Amino acid sequence: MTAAQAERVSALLKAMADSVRLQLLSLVASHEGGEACVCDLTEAFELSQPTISHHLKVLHQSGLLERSKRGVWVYYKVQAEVLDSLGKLISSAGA
Amino acid sequence: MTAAQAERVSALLKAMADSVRLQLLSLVASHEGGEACVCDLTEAFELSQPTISHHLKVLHQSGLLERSKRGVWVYYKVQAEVLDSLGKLISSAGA
DNA sequence: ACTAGACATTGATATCTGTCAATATTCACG
DNA sequence: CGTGAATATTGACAGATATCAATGTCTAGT
Repeated sequence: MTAAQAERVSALLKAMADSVRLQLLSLVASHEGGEACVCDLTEAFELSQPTISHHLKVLHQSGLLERSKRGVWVYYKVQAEVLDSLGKLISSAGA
Repeated sequence: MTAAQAERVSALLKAMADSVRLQLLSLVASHEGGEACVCDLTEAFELSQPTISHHLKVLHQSGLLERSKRGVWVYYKVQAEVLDSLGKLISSAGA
């Protein structure tokens, strides 16, 4: 694994390496239609709305969450291929 | 995913979420016999020996690397099952 | 246009983390 | 035993990060 590859993968892992963000990913993935609006997500934590917004931004910028605005609401959706290939990379790393 | 599960998984991800540590894992995994001593690893980076030692400690304490001392040398080995199950968890998270 | 609601941004702060220099520990070998 | 080599620990410091309160930006109704 080259240094450049390690940089790219570690950027993804950094985005996931937070328990709140992991739960956000899980909530979005398991939400109906595979997407959830910020209001759904904010309610699930005892954290301020700006904090949730910050975490969502991190997940979006890393490429793990897709963002789409509909009216006043913003919906986030998991980028399944990114998660899938990352998971496979990790699984195969031990071998 | 419960908060407790998220804590546990994020601890593993935090340990991996560093490009140096990712390269260390990769180097150990691909080294002959699946294990490498610290001296092999230190040479691969332009970082001080205490820094590499610190990263190895993080990987070991998180359960990703197994540690065994033989004489003056310390050998590290990847815990393949941990990596494998973590990878599968991530891959399946998108679905 | 005004207002209310959904979400984002800014600024501040406390904590965490990666790194190094210096020092300690542990072991092999003469 | 004493010396040198391999690795770990400690202490310090700069930069990153999680969080919140306050504020800003859109958008939909009325």
